[in-house]
Amino acid sequence: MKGKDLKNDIVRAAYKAFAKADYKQVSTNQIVQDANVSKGLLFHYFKNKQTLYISLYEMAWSLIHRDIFTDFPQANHDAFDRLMEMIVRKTDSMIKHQTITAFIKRVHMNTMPDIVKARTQIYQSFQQRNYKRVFDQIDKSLFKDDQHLDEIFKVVTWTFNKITHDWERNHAKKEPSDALKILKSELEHYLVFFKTYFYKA
Amino acid sequence: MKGKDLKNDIVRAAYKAFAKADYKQVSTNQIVQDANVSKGLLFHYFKNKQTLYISLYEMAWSLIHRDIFTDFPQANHDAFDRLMEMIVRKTDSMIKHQTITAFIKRVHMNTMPDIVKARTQIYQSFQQRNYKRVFDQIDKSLFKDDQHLDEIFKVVTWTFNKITHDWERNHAKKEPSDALKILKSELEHYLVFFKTYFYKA
Amino acid sequence: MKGKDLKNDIVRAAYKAFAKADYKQVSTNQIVQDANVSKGLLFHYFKNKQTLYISLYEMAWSLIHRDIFTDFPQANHDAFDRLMEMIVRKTDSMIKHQTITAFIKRVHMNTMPDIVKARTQIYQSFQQRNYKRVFDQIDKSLFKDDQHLDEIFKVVTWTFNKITHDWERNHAKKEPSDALKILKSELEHYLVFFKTYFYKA
Amino acid sequence: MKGKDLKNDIVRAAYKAFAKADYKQVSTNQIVQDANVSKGLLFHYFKNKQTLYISLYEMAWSLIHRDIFTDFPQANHDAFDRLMEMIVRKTDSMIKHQTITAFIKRVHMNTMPDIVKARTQIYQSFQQRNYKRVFDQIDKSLFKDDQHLDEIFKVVTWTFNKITHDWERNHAKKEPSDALKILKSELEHYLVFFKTYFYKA
DNA sequence: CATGAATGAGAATTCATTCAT
DNA sequence: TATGAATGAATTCTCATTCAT
Repeated sequence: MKGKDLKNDIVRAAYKAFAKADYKQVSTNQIVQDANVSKGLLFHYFKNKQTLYISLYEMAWSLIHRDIFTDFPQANHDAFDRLMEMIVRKTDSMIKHQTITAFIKRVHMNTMPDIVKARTQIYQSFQQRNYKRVFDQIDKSLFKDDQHLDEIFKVVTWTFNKITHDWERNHAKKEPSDALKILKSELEHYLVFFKTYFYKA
Repeated sequence: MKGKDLKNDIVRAAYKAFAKADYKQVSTNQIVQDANVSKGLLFHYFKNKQTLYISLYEMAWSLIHRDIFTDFPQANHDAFDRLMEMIVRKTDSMIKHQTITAFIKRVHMNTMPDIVKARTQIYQSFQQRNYKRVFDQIDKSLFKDDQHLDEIFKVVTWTFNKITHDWERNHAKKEPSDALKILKSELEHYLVFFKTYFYKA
Repeated sequence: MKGKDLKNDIVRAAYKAFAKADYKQVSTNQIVQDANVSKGLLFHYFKNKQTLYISLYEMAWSLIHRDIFTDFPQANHDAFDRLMEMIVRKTDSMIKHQTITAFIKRVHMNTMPDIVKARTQIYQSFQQRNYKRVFDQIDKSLFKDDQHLDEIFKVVTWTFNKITHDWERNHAKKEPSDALKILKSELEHYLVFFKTYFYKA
Repeated sequence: MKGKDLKNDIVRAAYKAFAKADYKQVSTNQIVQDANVSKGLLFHYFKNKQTLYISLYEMAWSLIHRDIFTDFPQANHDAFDRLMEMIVRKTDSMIKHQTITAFIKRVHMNTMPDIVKARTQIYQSFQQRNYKRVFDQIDKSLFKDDQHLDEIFKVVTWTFNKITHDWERNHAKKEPSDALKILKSELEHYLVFFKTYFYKA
């Protein structure tokens, strides 16, 4: 029970601290005290404060990624269905992990050059992996023609993201499961719309 | 001869520093060095770092307020015209003072309780003074009826603000004077629309 | 009314401040703010903080000295009577000027070498002038013999001082005029006693 | 090898400094320089300057307490003997630790509210523990009656303290061991006196 | 006399990071 | 792994004193 996983204790305490306050405001002292570990251990596991911060960010997206693609319905090869599924699962995951979501938001507000650089790289890599997996082995025969696939994927992705973003603003305070239903129905509406225009009759 | 206006030098250096980095990142040392004044002088004029920050924020809005209402066309008593004029002038002012605008944006991202409190108070007071002045002695006879004036003002204000906000996102990188023309024409469009519905024929 | 005597304002504010807190705790800023004068003026009248402090101390004893010897009954040439009168008047004066008394006590607790040196010199000079004046032209014929005058004066002085000291501790909280009556009667008791032993029958 | 006991070095240097000058006069810089440790170490062990000061005061009384009650003759259950023994040991301890004694005196002259509060609490707790231990399991059968025990203990305590206090004033400069003999004999005198009146024949 | 802007050394405190154990 | 003592540069803020006007 005691010497279980002190690294995890540090990570948990760090998420908590960095979710509540900005990078600079949080001192490593706070973290180790809250985690109930020694000062040295933090620097044993993480080279320095910045590395800790970046690692946390990376782990955050890893976690969400896992949430999205665990038991992801691979059987369905419909690109639009998959995209929507991905967004819904991602949103669901972020609702579940509130501290981590708050942390991610803070990381995205950070303006320190080194952190911006690292953050951008991680975020883009995460996005790429996401879309690669979503659009992997999709059924291209469903489309009217396969000349504008790239544009179509972009438009659909952007639209879905915009809807999610607006929904977030307006339904943040509602009961999670209800709110998620609303999001689903809103996305579904456009799903039908897109299929009408881009899929074969 | 020597003592030109060192307070101003401090203020300028502080705006510059606080526009580029967050409150915590900026050290008073940087500011006094850039301003080329002694350490003590900053604290002679401003009780402490926080007071400096808040004062800067207050002065920022004061400046913009002055820009808006200097030679403001008071002769025109049309509420919608005035509101649009105010927004255009405010936007113009913020385009002109880029450092100050960047600073304001950073202040609005700050999450430190004391600063949030002070910021909110200053911002609201600025908003109130603005709208009081815009809607002062307007010609109510232009309206179809004066029963829903409050609602009308709110809807129009919100719409104009939303348009400005979206425009900001999309035209930030364009040549300022061109961008402003676009904003004007977009607002004008809705201006006509609102007059059609809310004013007497 | 306005430009009356700013030096006095400084002095008053300084006494107030130095009576409430120790030398180091009191900042010249506090003093000038309370006195409502400029920073420079303090240093115009007093070379530096320490000089101010010492001057205040000197002025304090001057004031008490004046209180003691204004209308002092010079006609009475009895040494013991005069000594008692002096002590009663001094005590009375210190009761009247509470702030100054509190200030003096603080000066006496101060351990800074420079201040100790200056204080000691002033205090001793004040004591000397006091006793010189008290024992000036006294009637030596009243004594049994004039061989041990020095010892006698010392013993009487010490005794009276000790009584006053003890009385101070025990009657500090009583109504001043009542307390003073008690002191007088206690001193009187020893006055009679000393006369019995040291004066001719 | 290096890290012998730097905390102790800090404590020693701090006692030295705070014994020679008042709280405000002493800078943490002086202390760490004299102790030959880094600036940060002081604040590693003591939250801030005030905490250091208060801790030092507490440790001072702890030390004296230990001096008093190490090998304290518990076999003797005579209250008066014990009280006298306690006072002699306390005085002896304070003579031995001159720096600490000087420090304690300075703490007692300090007028800063926070320090006064902390000091009072520590001092009273120390006094209580002292008297509790001195009067623990005393032989009440020695007294003529046990109706006025409380008053008797108080009177005896006060008297002994007064004698010690006066002795301190008058014998401060003598050779310690000689001076202590004088104190002992003075206390012994009153010890006999009290026993005559309060103990059974 | 009177002002208050200007100085700069020095104060307490913070904190990421290192390292011997 | 795990500890926590140790570092020291950096930070905010204070304050007596000077000086041009």
